[in-house]
Amino acid sequence: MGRPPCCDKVGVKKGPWTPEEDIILVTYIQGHGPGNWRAVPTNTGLLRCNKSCRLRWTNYLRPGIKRGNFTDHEEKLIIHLQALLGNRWAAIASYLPERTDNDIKNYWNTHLKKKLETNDGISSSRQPISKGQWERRLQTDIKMAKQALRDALSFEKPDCPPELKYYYTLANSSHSSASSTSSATYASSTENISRLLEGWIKKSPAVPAMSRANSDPAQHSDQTNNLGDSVFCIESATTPDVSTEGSSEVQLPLELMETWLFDECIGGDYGQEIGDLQLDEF
DNA sequence: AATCCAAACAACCGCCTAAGT
DNA sequence: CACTTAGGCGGTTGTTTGGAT
Repeated sequence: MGRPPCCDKVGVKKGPWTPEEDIILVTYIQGHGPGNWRAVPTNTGLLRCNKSCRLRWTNYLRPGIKRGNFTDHEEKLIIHLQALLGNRWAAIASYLPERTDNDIKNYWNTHLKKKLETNDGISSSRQPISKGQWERRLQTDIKMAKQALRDALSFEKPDCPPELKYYYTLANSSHSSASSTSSATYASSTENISRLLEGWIKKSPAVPAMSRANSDPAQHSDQTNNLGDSVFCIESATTPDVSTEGSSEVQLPLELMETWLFDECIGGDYGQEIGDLQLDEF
């Protein structure tokens, strides 16, 4: 039968996005939320294929994305996750919520792959993974995903940090009544895009203030910087499906995950230890 | 200053899967 | 159950950028 093209090839613009297009897309998503990408080009007048719109949003315009140099910490995490999961960039990205799969993939292909090829210190120290070990790792991955999902669904717990509750509430309300609250949910996207488009636009588009946000523009940058503290929550608010992929929106499992990964090269039977002991305690 | 080349990264392409009809 | 479609994913390509000559 053959799959039809996702969009008409005629009249579809390709190549780099312009700031104007970015603003149109962000403005639209602020009002309607991400999703129904097929309708986006029609409703916005963008001469872009719906896939292109989605990719532009998820890889560049989406709130909470950290750009720029990868830290050593992130680098190590990627190396270990790649060894564990292979080229499943989306899965790897779920452990680094501030980074996109595309970003990680690019970084791997341009930096880490070569680094590992030339630096025997890392690659040769890793023993080949036996089938049994690999299966245990996979099981562990599934456990992690399940736990992350459970945690994400239990933000009502008394010990849940206020920040988590706030974003969880925000996420829920945006799903239940998109028209009234979506602007709040995507307010951070305006901050994001205003940073991205810095120098092109004098003022960021007017957006209703987030309930916790101070309207003082002088504090704008501080709020933007503080996003990093709650980025997991923002992610869950905008892309709730991510949690099913094993994203650790909750700090604790992520930290344990990192400990687990970094301890892996030191410990012997890593899979056994992690799968049977530590993670079972979650 | 001009040219070349490699690195970096944004974006595209095609395949796959889940959900809807 | 078969088919369609939207969305997600990984591989690849094209463009830009910066450094070397």
